[in-house]
Amino acid sequence: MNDTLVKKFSNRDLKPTAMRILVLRFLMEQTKAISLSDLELAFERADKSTLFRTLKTFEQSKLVHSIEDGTGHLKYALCLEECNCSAVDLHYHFHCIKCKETYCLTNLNIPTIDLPKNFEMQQANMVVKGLCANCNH
Amino acid sequence: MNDTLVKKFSNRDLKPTAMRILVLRFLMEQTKAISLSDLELAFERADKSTLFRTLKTFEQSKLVHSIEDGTGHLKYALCLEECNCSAVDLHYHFHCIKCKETYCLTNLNIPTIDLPKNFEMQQANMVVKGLCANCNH
DNA sequence: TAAATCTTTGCAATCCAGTTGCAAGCATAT
DNA sequence: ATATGCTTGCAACTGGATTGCAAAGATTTA
Repeated sequence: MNDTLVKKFSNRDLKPTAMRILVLRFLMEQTKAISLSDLELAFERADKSTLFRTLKTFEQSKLVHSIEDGTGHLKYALCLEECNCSAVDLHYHFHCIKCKETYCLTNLNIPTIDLPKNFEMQQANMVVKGLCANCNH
Repeated sequence: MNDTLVKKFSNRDLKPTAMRILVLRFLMEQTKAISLSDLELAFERADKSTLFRTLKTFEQSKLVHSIEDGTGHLKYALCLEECNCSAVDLHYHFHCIKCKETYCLTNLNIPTIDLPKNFEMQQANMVVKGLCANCNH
């Protein structure tokens, strides 16, 4: 197990079980957000519920965040190292309506949004939809 | 059937069937986005699939737009009269994590978002989450 | 007016992602 | 080594979304 992985687990106070190591490594290889079924395909030997719970554990520990991109399937992507999943850590996501892939736009934080009186923002799910570079010819 | 209703249907080239009139009227009474199950509760006599298809028809005709607020249930809300459901018509939504209600923030359009090269925005699903005024004490 | 056609509705069934209960396996602490 | 607790796998369930099909209703055509 390499150093980056070890660090990610210890940073978040998570025990690095075999399954978690595999899943985290897989997540680190992705450039896109993945769904539970993507994970099932990648790990045919592992049980769906285990993968599900692994993702949920990661989410709770703020190792990953989930995105509702409108496909009906939740997708997950690695958080940045310092991420605390609070409002300031939020970024936009992009969902390609052609290839159905979902990308984190981590370079751009979401602005302060002018809410009605006494409304308080804590989280956000921001998904821009359209065509990604690959599909946009 | 009142004038506003008639106009909404004719604007969108939709036949005003009994069911559609009831559903549209119901939607117009709402201050919040509603889910299919909300609609089922409101119209116990009507069949789920009919309500479902009515919503889908309305959505296609741009009479309503759908919102994924993160509850797992799609919600629907009336579009503004001139809405074309294109990028310029998009607005934020607010989902209260306590009372689970979802509001359209129609007073605020979403800004232009700086996308990676060759990415093209067409739609968006923007949901701010937190506490609404009622739940925020 | 009747027949043919198209649309809408209701019922029943299906799909499938997400989720849970339970028991077995594994790791850690006593 | 024994007890305790977390993790995993299996199987089953849940519930929203969706579809096929036939009946009912509306519209057009002859």
